[in-house]
Amino acid sequence: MASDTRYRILHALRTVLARGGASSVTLEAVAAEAGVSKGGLLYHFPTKEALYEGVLLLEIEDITTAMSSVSPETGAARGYLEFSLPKNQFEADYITALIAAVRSDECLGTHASDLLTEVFNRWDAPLLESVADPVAAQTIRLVGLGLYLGAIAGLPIPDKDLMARVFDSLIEKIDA
Amino acid sequence: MASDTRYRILHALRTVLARGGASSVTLEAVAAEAGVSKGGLLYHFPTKEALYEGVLLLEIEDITTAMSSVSPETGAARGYLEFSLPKNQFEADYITALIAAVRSDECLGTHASDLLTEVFNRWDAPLLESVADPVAAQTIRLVGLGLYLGAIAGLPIPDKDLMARVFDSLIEKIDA
Amino acid sequence: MASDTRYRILHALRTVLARGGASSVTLEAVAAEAGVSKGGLLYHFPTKEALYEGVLLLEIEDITTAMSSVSPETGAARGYLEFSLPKNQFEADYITALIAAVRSDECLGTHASDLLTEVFNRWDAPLLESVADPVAAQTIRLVGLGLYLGAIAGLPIPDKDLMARVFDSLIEKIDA
Amino acid sequence: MASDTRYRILHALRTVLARGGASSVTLEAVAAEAGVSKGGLLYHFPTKEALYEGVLLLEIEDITTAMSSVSPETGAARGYLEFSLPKNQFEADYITALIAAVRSDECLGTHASDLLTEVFNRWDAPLLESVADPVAAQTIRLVGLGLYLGAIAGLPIPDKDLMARVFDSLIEKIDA
DNA sequence: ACAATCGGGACTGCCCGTTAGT
DNA sequence: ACTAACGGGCAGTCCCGATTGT
Repeated sequence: MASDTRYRILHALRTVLARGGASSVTLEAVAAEAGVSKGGLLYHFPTKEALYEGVLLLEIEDITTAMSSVSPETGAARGYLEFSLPKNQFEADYITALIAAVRSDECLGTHASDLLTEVFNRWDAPLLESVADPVAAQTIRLVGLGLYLGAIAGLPIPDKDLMARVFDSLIEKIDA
Repeated sequence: MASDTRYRILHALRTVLARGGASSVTLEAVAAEAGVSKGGLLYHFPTKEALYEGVLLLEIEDITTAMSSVSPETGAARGYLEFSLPKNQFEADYITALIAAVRSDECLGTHASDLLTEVFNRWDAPLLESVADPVAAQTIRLVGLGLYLGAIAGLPIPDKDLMARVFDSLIEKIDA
Repeated sequence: MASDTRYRILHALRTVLARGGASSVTLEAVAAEAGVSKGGLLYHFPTKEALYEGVLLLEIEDITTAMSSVSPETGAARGYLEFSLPKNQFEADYITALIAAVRSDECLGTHASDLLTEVFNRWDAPLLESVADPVAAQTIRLVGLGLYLGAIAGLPIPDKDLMARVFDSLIEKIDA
Repeated sequence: MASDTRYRILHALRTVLARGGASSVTLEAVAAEAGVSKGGLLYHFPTKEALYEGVLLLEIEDITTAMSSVSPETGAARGYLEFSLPKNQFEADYITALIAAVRSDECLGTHASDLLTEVFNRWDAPLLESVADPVAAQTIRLVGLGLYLGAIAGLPIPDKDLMARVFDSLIEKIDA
């Protein structure tokens, strides 16, 4: 299929990003990981920025479907919070590197920044819609973001048990 | 004076970081901003990493004194939260770029990462010490971190009024 | 042709080496001499060391064919000795600079040293094989090396007539 | 004493040369090894070339006294040959690096080259003077040089026993 | 006699994107 | 659709020597 290579390249970017961080992302490295030549890569993505746009678009898709598939009984709030804990080291490294890349690479223009913002918006949206109290909603939103920053800044993820109690206390306040 | 130049260079790095982001940090750019030649810069900081270590060390100092000077009546919790809102655009841009640099520049080794973690630890410490309830403390801590992530990921800082109410509700819970 | 450029680059290195000595060997200088851009050069030889390995490999090839084509009636001993007088100034300068480079450039690792040793081994081999008396063989070998050192250390090449007599006396001893 | 520092610096150069090769010779490295600051070094030797001239002059002195102290019964020829085997690894590395430096460093002009030639001349002189037969003298001279080239090119020094026999056979021819 | 600081310049290696070819 | 080859540019580092102050 035509877009098979395209997908392979995008996946390769994720791998390279997670493995070596933002600065290790070279057209050549991504091409090698994807099993294509640099020319081949540039055929599909004429620019490094286009490449990043590709993954960001994928990311937007992924998070949209992920958030929409939260079971109703779990509740938007709990769904949001649970999503803010990176599933595994790969995801954490990957996202960290992706954000760092978008915010530090001079090749990436405002468009990439906007797409990244959009990712967060898609993540937020269900929460802000379904929780009536804006103070509670905002609090929950910031706690979720905070967990991400922990991963990004390399801070240790807090004790699991404690986090469960934090989540409970936040959600409890909504229902009341 | 001897260390006058050293300080000027460090300050220049901050300026360049805030103005152009992590990728704009060139030894040459920093040297130019500091009014020194590249050779002169490299005399004081033999490596780019050494340069970053310099600012991170400064940052650790700064935050330590800042947190220790929070007036008792404000309370550690409020002090922490208020500190998590960047004072101005310069600070926000600077910190964003600094974190992005530490996490994305291949020249910067683990040492830089550790120093960055130390910065956050110094910021946390008074809060975690003075708030007895661990759930409340952790919640507040994460909200603060979340605000930072907002800045880093380029998300708009939430409405000031709303934030004030979020802060109040969090602190209220402690006193209760 | 594909490897045309590769060869041109290698030849350019020889020229630069002979003309300006080891310290004049710059990627830029070699590229210019070869009529390629520095980027083009680095495509074929990703490192300065790779570049030197290229010439050394060529040198091994050359000396092997040269030594194997010594006519039988000349004899291995005489062939060896005659080969130890640099053919012309270019050759002398080139070899001098090449050895100096291999032994003085920090970029060049042990591999380059080993290849250089191999060059000498290929030069030695026929002599040591065909001369039965080890004392005579070693004497001849060292005289040949000595001539080279003369060139390298910049000593004047001894009188041609005298050299002829030295050669004769050495070879005479074998036949006896 | 005034020239104490001077001597320490010269000795430091020898050490650095032997330890790290020609490319490791930095004004700073030599200064550090000598326990002086770079400024201090440049006070005694205003240029890198002056520094090298210093050691070369020392070398000329050393070899002159060494050759003049050869006991008469040993004979100039044997004295010459025995001197061509480096005493230890340090000497071999040092001389190799020194020659490589003189022949490859662009900072070092013709003067350094001339001094190096002078070193070899002082080494040669007694031999060429005392051996009547020019063919034998030249042969011995070249064998000695060849041994040096072995060290310089990194070739293994031939078997000790074999070398003794080579020496004997050469000297025998003179006495005959 | 020696130390601290700085300026200027050079060199290596990297990396993005273009072009000719298939 | 994909490749090999190449151009141009630039960042990091190093190092020599000059200057300035004891």
